Amino acid sequence: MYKILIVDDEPMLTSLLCDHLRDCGYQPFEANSARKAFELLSEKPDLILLDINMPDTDGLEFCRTIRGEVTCPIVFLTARISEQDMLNGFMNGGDDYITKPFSLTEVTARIAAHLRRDERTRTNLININSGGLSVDLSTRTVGYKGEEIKFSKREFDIIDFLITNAGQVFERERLYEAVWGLDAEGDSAVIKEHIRKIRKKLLDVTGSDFIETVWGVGYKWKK
Amino acid sequence: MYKILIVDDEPMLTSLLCDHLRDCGYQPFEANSARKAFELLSEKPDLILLDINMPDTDGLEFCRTIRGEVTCPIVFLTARISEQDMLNGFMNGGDDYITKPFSLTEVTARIAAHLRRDERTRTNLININSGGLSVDLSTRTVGYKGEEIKFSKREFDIIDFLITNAGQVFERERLYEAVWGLDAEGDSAVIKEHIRKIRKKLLDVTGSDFIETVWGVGYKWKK
DNA sequence: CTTAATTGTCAAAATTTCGTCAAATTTCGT
DNA sequence: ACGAAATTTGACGAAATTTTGACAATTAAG
Repeated sequence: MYKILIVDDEPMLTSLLCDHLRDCGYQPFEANSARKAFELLSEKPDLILLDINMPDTDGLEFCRTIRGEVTCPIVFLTARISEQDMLNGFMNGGDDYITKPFSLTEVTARIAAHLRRDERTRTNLININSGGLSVDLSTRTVGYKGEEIKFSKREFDIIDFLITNAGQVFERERLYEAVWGLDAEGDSAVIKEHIRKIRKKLLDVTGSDFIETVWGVGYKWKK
Repeated sequence: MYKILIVDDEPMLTSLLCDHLRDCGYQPFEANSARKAFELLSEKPDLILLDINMPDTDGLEFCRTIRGEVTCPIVFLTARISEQDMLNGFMNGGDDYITKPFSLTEVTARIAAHLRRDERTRTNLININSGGLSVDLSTRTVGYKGEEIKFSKREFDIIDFLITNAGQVFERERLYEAVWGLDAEGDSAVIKEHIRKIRKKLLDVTGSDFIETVWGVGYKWKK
C-alpha cells in the first residue's frame, strides 16, 4: 500500500483528500504544518502532495529541504499559475504541479502516474490478459504473441480505461471525461478517431476487434 | 454500475463529489440547478444526493416533486442540523441526512449502505431475470440460454423501462415520456413499431411473448 | 353482424450515428 | 527553431436506426 503525505494548512482540504485517497486504496497522512510534515517524513511516504502557498511557510524552501530527506515524487498543489512559479517549483525539487481548484480525479490520476513511473517503487505489473492480448498498465505496453503493439498516450489511456472496465458501455462523453479529465473542454468526437486508430493497430496485428460499438450509446471492451 | 445524481448549486463541490464517486466505481451525474436535475432524472439514478439549501430552489418542495418521479433513495446534503429540519426532510420523501461539512468517506459509506439496503433497486436495476431471460442494464445486453439477443438503443430503453416496472401497465403516451424524455415532442405511435420489433426478436429466440397488450390502455411486461 | 376504435404489420422515407479520410493544429524531441 | 509524431478538427458517405404513413387485422360494443 502506497503512503502519501499531504501537506496543506487547510484542514478541510487535507481531510477531503485523505478520505479520497484512502478510498482509492492509499494510506494518506495529513500535515497541517511544516513541523508536522517533517515528523511524518519518518513514515517514508511514497509520494508527497505539497501546498506551496502556506501562510507561515515558504513552500519552495520547504520543498528544497525535504528533497534532501526523501527521493519520492513531490507534487505541488497551488493556486499560482505563472510559468515562473512553475519553473521555480521544478528547480526546487518538485516533480509535478497541480493548480487549484483541481479535480480529485486529476489528483489521483497524477498520483497513480507518478507512482507507476517511479522506478524506486516496486515494479509490480498490473497485467491484464484479454483474448491473447497482454496489457501492462505499469509499463503501458500492449503485447500480442511476444510482439509489442505501440500506442500513443491517448490511445493507451483509452485502452486502459476501457479494459479495466471491460464489458461496461461508456458514452463518448463519459469516456472523454474519464480520459481527458472532468474539466477538460473539447469535443468528444475525437474519440471516434482514437478508437479507429486503436482498432486498426489491434486488427493489423491480432486480426480481431476488441472494441464493440453499442450503437446510439457508446463503446465497450469486449469481454 | 450504480448511477448517482448529485444536486447542488456549488460546482466545485459537485465536481469533487463526482470525481470521488466515479473513482469509487459509481456513475455520477451533476446538476447545479433544479432544472438540470429534472432533466437528469431521465438517466434513472439509483440514488440522489440533494442539497436542500440551494438559493433559488426550495429543496424540500423539490424533493417532494421528484419523489413523484423516482423511487430511489434520496440523501440530503445540508448545513441545517435542527431536529425539525430533519423531520421535515423525512416527511418530504428523504431517506437520509448528511450535514456539511461532511467527509467523503461518510458519504460513500452511506451511499453504499443505502444501495445495499435497497434490495429491490439492486436486483431490479442491474441484473434481471425474467422467464429465462437475463437483462443486464450496465452492459445493455439481453441473453437467453447463453445466446445474446441484440437490441437497438430505443428498443433496449423500452425493455429497460418495462422490465424494471414489470407487471405495471403503461399507456403509450406514458411510455413515450419515460423513454424519450418528458420534454420530447413527437408521436407516441412509434412505440407500436418498436414493440413489434422487440416482440419479434424475443419471439424468434425464446419462442414466447414477454409483452402483453392491455387493450385500450397500453403495454406491460409479463411477470 | 356491423361498426368504430384500437392495435399490428409492412415498406419506404427521414434522421441519426458512425467510420473514414485528409488536412490543420499542437506537442515533443533534437 | 525545426521536423516528426501525436492530437484534433471538419467534412463526407455509409450504415443503422428511427420515424412515418398507409393499410390490414383485431377487439369491444351496439
